[in-house]
Amino acid sequence: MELIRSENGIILCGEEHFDPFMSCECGQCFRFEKRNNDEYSLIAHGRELVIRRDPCGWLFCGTDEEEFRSVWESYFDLDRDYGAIIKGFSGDAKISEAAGYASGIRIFRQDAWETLISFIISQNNNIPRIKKIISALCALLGEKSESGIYSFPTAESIASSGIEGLAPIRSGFRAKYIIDAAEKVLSGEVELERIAKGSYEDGLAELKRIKGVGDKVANCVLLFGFGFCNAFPIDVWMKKVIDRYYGGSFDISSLGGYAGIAQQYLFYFERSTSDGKGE
DNA sequence: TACCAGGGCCTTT
DNA sequence: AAAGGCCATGGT
Repeated sequence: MELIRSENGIILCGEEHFDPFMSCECGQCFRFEKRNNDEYSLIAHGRELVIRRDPCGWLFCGTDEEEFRSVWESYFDLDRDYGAIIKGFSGDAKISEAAGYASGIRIFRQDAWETLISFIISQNNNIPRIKKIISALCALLGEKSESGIYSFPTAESIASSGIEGLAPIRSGFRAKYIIDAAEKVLSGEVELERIAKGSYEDGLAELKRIKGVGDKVANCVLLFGFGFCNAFPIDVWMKKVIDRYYGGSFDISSLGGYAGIAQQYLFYFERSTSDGKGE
């Protein structure tokens, strides 16, 4: 990985398995905006990062090498050898095909609390609306920074707003689930720090104690918010993949603990190539 | 095991 | 312009 200083920020060159735009569009995060084909803005760590496509690689505007090394390198999971992981999938032709198509995806190391609420909001919902509701939630209950960015609201602020306080974000039937998550995290009944240190199985069981959190949402939170790379969320798209290419059942045990990364490749590949139609 | 729960995006008419 | 399908689901 090579970092080059530029007048606008810092340029990352020669990173084969990294496309931040593809990584945003693969459905793992929701606080981003596509400005045009060559520019995205992304909110994470309480700040806005503008990313531009560059002839050499990717330009991260308004940041320097020190901030990039200490904040963004780990956020974008740049320390992990995705090339080696993809090689490990070589025994599975479908995953290898999907990985070839979607090899720019990296799993962002997102905040666990934000990921939990975001994927509760995602249930039975479409991505433009998920983004809108999260944005409204941050504007309603987050704190505005000097640069005008709203933080993701704390469990305390959501719990104290109450279900009627959430009405303006128009999250529908999910509001009661958001409140339940906030109350359980606030009281310590569900402890995110404990999940981070514990096993995948314990984390799954703990997250599912929250109303509105089932297998699918819990696995998304474990994968995207806690970095459990073996978490394997199965949604309508993955059901389709499993039915169509794997005869209705799927065994993750041969994926070397990286089932979640394989899932991202399959999910993105299927969504991008199927057009939503039958075959 | 069906069916229901906000709401709005998006495609089709 | 209006209609209807659909949506990174889970509870009952």
